[in-house]
Amino acid sequence: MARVPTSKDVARIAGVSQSTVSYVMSGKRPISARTRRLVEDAMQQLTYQPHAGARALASQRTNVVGLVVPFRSEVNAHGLMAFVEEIALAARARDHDVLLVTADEGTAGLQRLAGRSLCDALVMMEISTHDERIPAVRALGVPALLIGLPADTTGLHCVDFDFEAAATLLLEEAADLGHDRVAVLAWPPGFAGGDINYVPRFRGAAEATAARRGVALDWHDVPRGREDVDRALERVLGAGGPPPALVCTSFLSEVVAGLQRRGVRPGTDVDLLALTTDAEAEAEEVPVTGVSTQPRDVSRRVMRTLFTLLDGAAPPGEVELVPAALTRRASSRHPRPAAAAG
Amino acid sequence: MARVPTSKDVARIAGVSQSTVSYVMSGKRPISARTRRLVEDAMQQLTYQPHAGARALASQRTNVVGLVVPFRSEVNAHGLMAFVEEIALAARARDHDVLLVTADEGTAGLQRLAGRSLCDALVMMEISTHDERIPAVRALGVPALLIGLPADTTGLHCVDFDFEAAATLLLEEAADLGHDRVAVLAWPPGFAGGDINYVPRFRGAAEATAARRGVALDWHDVPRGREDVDRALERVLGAGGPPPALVCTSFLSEVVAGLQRRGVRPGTDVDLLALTTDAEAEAEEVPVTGVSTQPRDVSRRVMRTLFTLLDGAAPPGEVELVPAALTRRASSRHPRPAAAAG
DNA sequence: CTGTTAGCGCGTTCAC
DNA sequence: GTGAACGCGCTAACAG
Repeated sequence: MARVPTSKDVARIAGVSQSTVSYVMSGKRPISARTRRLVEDAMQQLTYQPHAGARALASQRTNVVGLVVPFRSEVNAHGLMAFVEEIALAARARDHDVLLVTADEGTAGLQRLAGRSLCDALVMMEISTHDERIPAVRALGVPALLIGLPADTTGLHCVDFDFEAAATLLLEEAADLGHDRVAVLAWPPGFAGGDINYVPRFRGAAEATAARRGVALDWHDVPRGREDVDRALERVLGAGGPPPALVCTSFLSEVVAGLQRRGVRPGTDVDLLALTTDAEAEAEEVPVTGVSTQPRDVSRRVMRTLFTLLDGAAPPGEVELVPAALTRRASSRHPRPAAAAG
Repeated sequence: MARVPTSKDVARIAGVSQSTVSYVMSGKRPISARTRRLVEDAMQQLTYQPHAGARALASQRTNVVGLVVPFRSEVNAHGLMAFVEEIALAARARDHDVLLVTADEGTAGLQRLAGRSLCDALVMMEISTHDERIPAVRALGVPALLIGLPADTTGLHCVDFDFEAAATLLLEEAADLGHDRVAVLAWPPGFAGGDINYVPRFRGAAEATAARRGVALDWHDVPRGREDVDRALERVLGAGGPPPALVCTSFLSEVVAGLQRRGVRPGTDVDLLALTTDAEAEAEEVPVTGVSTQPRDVSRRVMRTLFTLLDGAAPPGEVELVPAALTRRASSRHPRPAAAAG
């Protein structure tokens, strides 16, 4: 294992000074075409790469983004992976890397990343309303981007999906389809620690929209598990008469399977709408109409703001909400244009 | 944002020299109890943490493990997360952190991590038989741990689950249950890029065991999707007569759903065995008998060997296989002790 | 446009 | 048992 080449080696071979090598790399100073070529050739020849530690020490920048991942989350693994991958991609697009921390390290992990100067900024997923890590985050000394909304966002940078808009879209769609009853098959109580505020945000907007459109809203907490789903569906569909529109916020596959067990076909016997990712909606046997929570969009937004901060520019504000959009698929009838316009 | 304290600050407050602070931290030199207390108190008071870059520069050690994650993998997201989490936990247990790289950066990612001295060692998941990254890995300059077996393991460190033992256990179990026919519902052709060698390893051992026990083995490639599963089950179960034992290697949920559609109850109407994780086996409506691929065990083994290497000790050899074990659950009958002993 | 120089914060020799 | 001094590889003033 030969010694790793340094910028001094590059300088020697190119016949320039070490600082010139540095300036060629950073572009912080105009360099003549001839010198640049000399340096670049030398770098190629040595397959030179700058030493990250030395660079961090001198520049006070690590080019690393810390990412706190809630592995134990109840949220589906696919969604998590999508977040993480998209963050990694966005980081690489700006020549940054991603350092992983598990959420169950809690506050200690954040303080280590910041205190040891392991990263320039942090991204934290699955923020709860009264997240115990928030006070630590404020005192951290490195910018932090939160995915989710804590109760008090003062001085923080938060990005989240617009769950209120999502609820409104779903309820409007049900109303446009002529339903006067909507059953929400919702997250189990205590979902994701019970302190995640998108549940009440979604519910509040759903109730407001239902009231405005004059539809009756039935909210059913559906703990996971086959029996729970069957019980909920029995309550919702067992009464006879025309079934209400169904809005499913979680465990979509289980609900679809439950409908199948009852012989109820989405799109034909019942209008099924969901809050889910596009991937999940399209993976079902009958693709499901619904609003996508857009994990990748959220991640991109997070990283855009993160780099805005690192660039020293003004951030877009404390809270950014990623807009919701409804995609119609086969699990529901589609409102006639006239109805949709009304 | 006050300046981050340095070891010089600690030294000044403790009334000792900077090197003493360093030795207190590393333990590489005996320190009197009194001095140690002084230093530790000062560190606490300042909430001092060593600067990672400076430490890496001086010590030639980053205390970071690079992890190459195949986000686009067809392998289920839960398994991936389990690998990653376990690696992160093991790293933390030795005061190391984990730097994430996406597999689709290919060779460039590895060379960056090594060339920039971003990490002390690498872990790569989902190694294929003729993995294009292997040549680069050999020339990397930092130890690399591979999860999976390439064709030529010379000079490498590989850990994988023992898929051959798994196949043997599953076929033995079927034979012990008195079956003379076994149908394997196997990975779709081209699964995970088509160059993953645990498929032929599993198949070879399955065929050998079947031959030895005198049972007929039917191998069915089952691409994902409901129709594919239904077609395979029709081929396997449609002929009438006593059904063969079923061994499922992937897409277990889909297969269980398919059986349900046919009104076939695992454990009663058919013996269903699977190669899967324990979590998945137990998540099914009828818990599934089978061999767990033990992603967490594999990760722990990887990290054990990784730190053995970093400690400069002798590694256990080029290839380590994590042993397979069969767990009986409700999806299959259980062989009588006499039969099991035979 | 380029070279010289002084640190960045820590680990580690060497002298005491 | 402790301290002073140097160097790790790079960046960024400061000269020219």
